[in-house]
Amino acid sequence: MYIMLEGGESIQKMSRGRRNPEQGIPLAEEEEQPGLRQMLKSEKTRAGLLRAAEKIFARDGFEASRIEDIAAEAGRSRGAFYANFKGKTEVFLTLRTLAAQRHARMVRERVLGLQDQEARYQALIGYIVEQIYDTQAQLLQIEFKLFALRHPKMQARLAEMHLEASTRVNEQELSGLFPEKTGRAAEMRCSTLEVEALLEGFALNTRFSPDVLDEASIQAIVPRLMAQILSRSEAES
Amino acid sequence: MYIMLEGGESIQKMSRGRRNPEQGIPLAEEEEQPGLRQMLKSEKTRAGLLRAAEKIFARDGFEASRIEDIAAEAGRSRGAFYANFKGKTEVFLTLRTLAAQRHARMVRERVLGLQDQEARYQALIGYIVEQIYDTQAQLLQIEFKLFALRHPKMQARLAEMHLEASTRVNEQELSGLFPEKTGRAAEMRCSTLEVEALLEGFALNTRFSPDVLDEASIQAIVPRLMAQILSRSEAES
Amino acid sequence: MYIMLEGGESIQKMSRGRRNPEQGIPLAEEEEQPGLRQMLKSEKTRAGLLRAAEKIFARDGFEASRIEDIAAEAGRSRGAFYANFKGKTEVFLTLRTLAAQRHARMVRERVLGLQDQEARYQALIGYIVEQIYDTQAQLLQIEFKLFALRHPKMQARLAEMHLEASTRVNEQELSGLFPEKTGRAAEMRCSTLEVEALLEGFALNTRFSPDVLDEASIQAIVPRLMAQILSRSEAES
Amino acid sequence: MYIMLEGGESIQKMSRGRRNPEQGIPLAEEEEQPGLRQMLKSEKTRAGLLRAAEKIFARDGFEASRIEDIAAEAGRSRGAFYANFKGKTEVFLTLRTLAAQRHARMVRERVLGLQDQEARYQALIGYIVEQIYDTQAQLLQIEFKLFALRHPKMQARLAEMHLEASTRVNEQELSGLFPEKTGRAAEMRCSTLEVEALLEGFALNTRFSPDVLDEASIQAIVPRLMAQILSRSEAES
DNA sequence: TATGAATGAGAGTTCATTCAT
DNA sequence: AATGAATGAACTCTCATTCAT
Repeated sequence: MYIMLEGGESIQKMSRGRRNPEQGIPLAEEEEQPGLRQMLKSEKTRAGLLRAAEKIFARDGFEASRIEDIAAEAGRSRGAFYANFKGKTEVFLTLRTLAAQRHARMVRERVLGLQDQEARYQALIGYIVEQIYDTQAQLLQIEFKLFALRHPKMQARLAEMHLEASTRVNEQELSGLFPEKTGRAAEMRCSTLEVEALLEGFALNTRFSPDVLDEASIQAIVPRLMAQILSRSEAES
Repeated sequence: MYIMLEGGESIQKMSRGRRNPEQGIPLAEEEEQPGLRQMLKSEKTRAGLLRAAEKIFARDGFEASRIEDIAAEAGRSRGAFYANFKGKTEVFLTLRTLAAQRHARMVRERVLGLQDQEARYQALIGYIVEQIYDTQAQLLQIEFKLFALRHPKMQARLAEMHLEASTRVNEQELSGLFPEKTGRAAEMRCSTLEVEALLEGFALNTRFSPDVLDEASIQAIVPRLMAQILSRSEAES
Repeated sequence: MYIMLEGGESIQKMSRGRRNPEQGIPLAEEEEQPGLRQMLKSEKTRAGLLRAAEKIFARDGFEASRIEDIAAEAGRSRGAFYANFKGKTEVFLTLRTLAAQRHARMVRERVLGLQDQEARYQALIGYIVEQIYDTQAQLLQIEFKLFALRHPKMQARLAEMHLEASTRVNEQELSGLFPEKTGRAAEMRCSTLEVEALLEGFALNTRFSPDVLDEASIQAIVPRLMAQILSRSEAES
Repeated sequence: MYIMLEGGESIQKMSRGRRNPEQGIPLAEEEEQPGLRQMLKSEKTRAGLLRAAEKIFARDGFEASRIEDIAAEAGRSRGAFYANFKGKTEVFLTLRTLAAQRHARMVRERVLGLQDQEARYQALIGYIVEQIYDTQAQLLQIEFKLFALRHPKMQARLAEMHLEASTRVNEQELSGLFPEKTGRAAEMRCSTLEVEALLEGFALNTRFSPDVLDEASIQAIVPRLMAQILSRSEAES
């Protein structure tokens, strides 16, 4: 997901100096651990940069974010940034991949452990509602979608990846929850976007005017809207 | 509305190059009458630039929009732009003022002429639902809100202006429609933002993935969500 | 000559803000001379930048030359440079075009005025020999050829342009001087390169070691080598 | 030869980034014997890097050549490069030393074994003519001379070293071939540069336009020009 | 000695803004 | 009011060089 970019190269290949951790057979006459310590260090650098980028992108927006700010936030130099990523676009999209993975992990952890079908459903709804308050994540999502629709050459691919990632969770982990929807990928995808529209719209507006659209208001309305979206699907199926 | 954001705040990240210290945002309204013919010509230039700016901002986003592109789109030069506006920020906010005025005018035209209370209510709902499809307008709204929340010094003022404008319409033109809300500005404001959250979220996502969240899907769900929002207000009042 | 670059755009179109001096009919309601003064000024800027670029390129080589140095040498800013040229490559190639034109003009002036065939021949030889001492010009020529052979995608085009320009002079202005060669473009081109090889080789080495390969040595040997090249052509024809 | 260009001269434009103040250029020759096995391995690395550097410099030119490309071409890391050389300048000049040594060895091998004076003369000419086709070597020579004349502080020393190396061959190995020149170092040096001018000029131009200045043309003219240079020396002596 | 992550100076380029016209 | 050349700050990205391992 989010792996293929323009020119068909994977994000992994795009960055210089990255190396696949597993290298299998070490060459004869070379040290066994050619630089385990170093690799760990660089992994830490990369992780730090990603964390920093996430913060800066959410704070300033994709366009206004400066590499220098990201590097400084991570306590690194610009060079370190470019040793780990090809450019602003790459970190940004890498971040989305990671977010999608995190999302999948969270759903799995919080939903799949439950026995009861009803409990699962509640857990899912709860998880989604919770996300409203992670406004930083939602702002990044908005940035991502704006980015996509302003880069027509990537748009289709990015949209596809995004939905692929979301739906995979839904289909695999959630099958059974919405039995009437199993196999109806199109509907599932549509509902996914509707839920996201809600989350993003409310996140944006609560950030825009926290005093007016406060937590209480959100708590009062969003779950009901969410139910509306999900029930519609059921009703129609 | 959006009138005076005067003075002395430095907004470091807003733009590159030399920076104009004062951030005052004057009215888009006409001055006295320095010479009718003169004014007409320059009014045309100004209007053309505003139209062009609206298009470019929606297409490229605030940050990525270039003055040169706006001027070119209007068939004018950079100089004409600076003769009419102080800078990018000013046109952008001027545009919001005009959008608010347009909004007020539309509501007045389409709602106030009607006699029947119920007809008025339906007309209002209809107008709101219609706006979903003006995705360009919604994208500009998203840009505006992102701009606001990324410029903390202006944020409160911008949010206040925005709601002031919206609510004025609601209060003055719509008084009677929601009699139970008259005087309850806070609730009205909150509902306004909820509706906007919906419009913006759906506009963004239908642009992001038009095949998945298509017009039919929107038509099927958004009016119901809208009703939910408005009815809650009524119910709770 | 040297006009077509990658992408098939002419150099003229590549630079921003350049304008074709002749505009024909001035638009009604606009000033007659929309900016004759300004145009002259900008022409001066451009000319100054070209002169500066020529100097810097010859001094530092194409690769090591910095835009900033060129701009500073011309008493201008980097921005002025980019307003007039698309980049380093464009100035460099523009410079070659101008050099070719200058060469053609010189030959015409110094050779065509003469009545006697023999006098013309002598004048031509004299002009060529003279060029040895314009070592800056020869160094630029070397830079140009190195540039060409290190940019494979342009190489063929650049070589063709270069020879086209040189040969045009030879064919048109010099027809009659080497009657036996008229129409034998291939031979003429070959001789041209041989002469250039000589000029460039000697210019480089006299610059490299002025004390060893001094003017006297050059004077003693180059004309003879030149004669050898030209006579061979005659002998073989 | 090319041994000590020691100390303290700043060559501002030579490279970017951090700069090593000392410009000493040590011998490419081996040190004592710090451990035979060790030395052999590192000698191999060093030799590989030199070979790689030669290729890259010829292909991209001195300025445009990147350390990383050289290291990669040798299958080594940047670190290996800096363990063996002080920087780009040092490898480049080391390469010249080696080329001079190679040149001397070749002349010795191919000329000194012969008994007959005439045979020796022919062998020498043959060797020189052959060199035209080693265009890579000539391009490196051009790069070297351009480098020298663009680094005024080193120029005199570099020129001196270059000629010293060439003339040593001529004087020691060739004494007897040109008896009338023995002791006339100045003339010998001058002829050397003239021959080099020829080789370099023709190498450059045949690379620039291989179709026009093809092998046949070169074969037809260069030997005659060469003879002209050498005979003049004889005639004048 | 060799590795390669990291540094950071600096080059190329863009573009908001100014200013002479 | 309008033009557009020019400015210069700021940004992205590159790469010689250093340094911990």
